Amino acid sequence: MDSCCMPSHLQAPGGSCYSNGPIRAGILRSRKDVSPMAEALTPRSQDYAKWYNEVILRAELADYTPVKGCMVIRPYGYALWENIQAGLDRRFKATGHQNAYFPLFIPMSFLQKEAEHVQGFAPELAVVTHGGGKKLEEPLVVRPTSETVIGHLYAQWINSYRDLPLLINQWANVVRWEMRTRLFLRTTEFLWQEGHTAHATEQEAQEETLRMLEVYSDFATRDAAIPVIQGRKSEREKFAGAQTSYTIEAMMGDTKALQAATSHNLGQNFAKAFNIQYLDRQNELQYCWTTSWGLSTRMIGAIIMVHGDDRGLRLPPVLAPVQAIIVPIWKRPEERAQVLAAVEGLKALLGDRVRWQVDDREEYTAGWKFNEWELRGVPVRIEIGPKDVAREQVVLARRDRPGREGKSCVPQAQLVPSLKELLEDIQKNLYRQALEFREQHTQETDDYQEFKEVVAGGFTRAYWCGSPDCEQAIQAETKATNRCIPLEQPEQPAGHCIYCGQPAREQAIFARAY
RNA sequence: CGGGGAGUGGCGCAGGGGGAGCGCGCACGGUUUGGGACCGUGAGGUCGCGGGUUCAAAUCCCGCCUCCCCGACCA
Repeated sequence: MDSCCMPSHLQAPGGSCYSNGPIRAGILRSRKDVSPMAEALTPRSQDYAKWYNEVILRAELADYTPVKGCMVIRPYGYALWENIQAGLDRRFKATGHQNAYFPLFIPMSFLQKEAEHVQGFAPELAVVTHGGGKKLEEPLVVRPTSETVIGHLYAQWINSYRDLPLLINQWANVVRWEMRTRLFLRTTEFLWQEGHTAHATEQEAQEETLRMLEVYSDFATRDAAIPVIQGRKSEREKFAGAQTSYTIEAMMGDTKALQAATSHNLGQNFAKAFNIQYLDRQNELQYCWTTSWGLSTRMIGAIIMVHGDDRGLRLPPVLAPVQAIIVPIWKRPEERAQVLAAVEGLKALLGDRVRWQVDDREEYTAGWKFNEWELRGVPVRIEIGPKDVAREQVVLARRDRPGREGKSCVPQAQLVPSLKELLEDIQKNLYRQALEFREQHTQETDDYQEFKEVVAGGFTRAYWCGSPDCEQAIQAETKATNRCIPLEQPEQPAGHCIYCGQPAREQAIFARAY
């Protein structure tokens, strides 16, 4: 680790962002593009949307580009995405899936093979009409999702029950022409993973659909520290072409809902549209049962909105590109040498046990750096100054408890175990705070008057008869949509639809949503 | 696609017929560094684009483009 050949603030020798150890992703090289006038962020209570945009731009997660709705994911934001990918990819592999890559362009006619699918996506397709200076025989759509091309290929690859199940995932970009865009939440182009599987029986497909919903739920809970509600989408809200769609819904810091991931049981809809057939043991031709499931860069928006506070981001340690930022502090030159020597000791101690970085830029004061790394959501700050050097200790400051109360002194010899413990505690605390917030803003009711009052302030759980008309009427009157029918239902469900009063057997979650 | 707001130096903004300014950032020098330090000197702009009115347009008129916010549609 030879720091003298690098710019002083780039003291990390690199290494994969997926692994622990010193990292260099997203280091601040300068303060360009950041408004110094707005040293404090717009408080969330004052203007939540403005706060959201400011956090993203100032923390350098992303930026706008010349094309409407297209954003650039900057190194710090991309490092976060890479950690999300790593957490998911590991789970996909553990459940037997393989990665592959399917093409960006899809013949227009493919989309048209599944009636509901094309109807759902037609308004938001980007279509390529020319190539190589000539008009194309058949327009190509830029994939909005890949069920159709993948269906086409599955039909060729699958012949026998012995070829099943076929379990493939792809990491890709997709394009959906959106009227209204928002950084990470709804961009014209976005990154995601889409899993596509084919099975011999309906039951296996259903098991797969719920297995992947559980994978998403586990990722959200353990890695992103976001509590989610697993549920089934209503007919109105389901994926175009699916038999049944499932979702994990999360509550953002302004009490609105966000669909964080989806998993679809596609039934035989795409199998029939694309002739995905196999010969069973009795030598009879059968249609496959397929599924698809996806999670996108929207998850980054969820992390920002679930955990962020008025100081900026608060990243869950499991996903944070930088888990600990070391800030050396000194006054006099001889102190500088001592402190920096001690920092070398800390670096050796930490090794690749956590993802750390040293901010020894001399053009900023310690206080400035404290605020800056809090804005960027780094879970733990390690302060080391002359006093700490003398006492062979460091100060650990936790992001989830800003200011003096979140600081503690630990002996340098205890740094690694203390830090690891602290990171775990922060991870748990972020989840606990998010869960508490959601519970505080969730109500159950069977009275429509009350429903109308409370639904503006969070999640409302109510019996629903299943009629799309009731859903639509509720949306028109309250701006709240049916987020999902939670998988967890009362043991002896019995009630009346919150809107029409007809007998209802299931409860749904209603909320305003992103 | 409707409603609202905005395009002036890297960022945030003021200026509304006649000299393109302020704050921050940036560069250089010096003093500083335990919760967003300070002094000095400097660099940096076809005022979103295109037309028009005028002796004269950042400023007035017409058209267009882009971005943000709020709604309808969607991961």
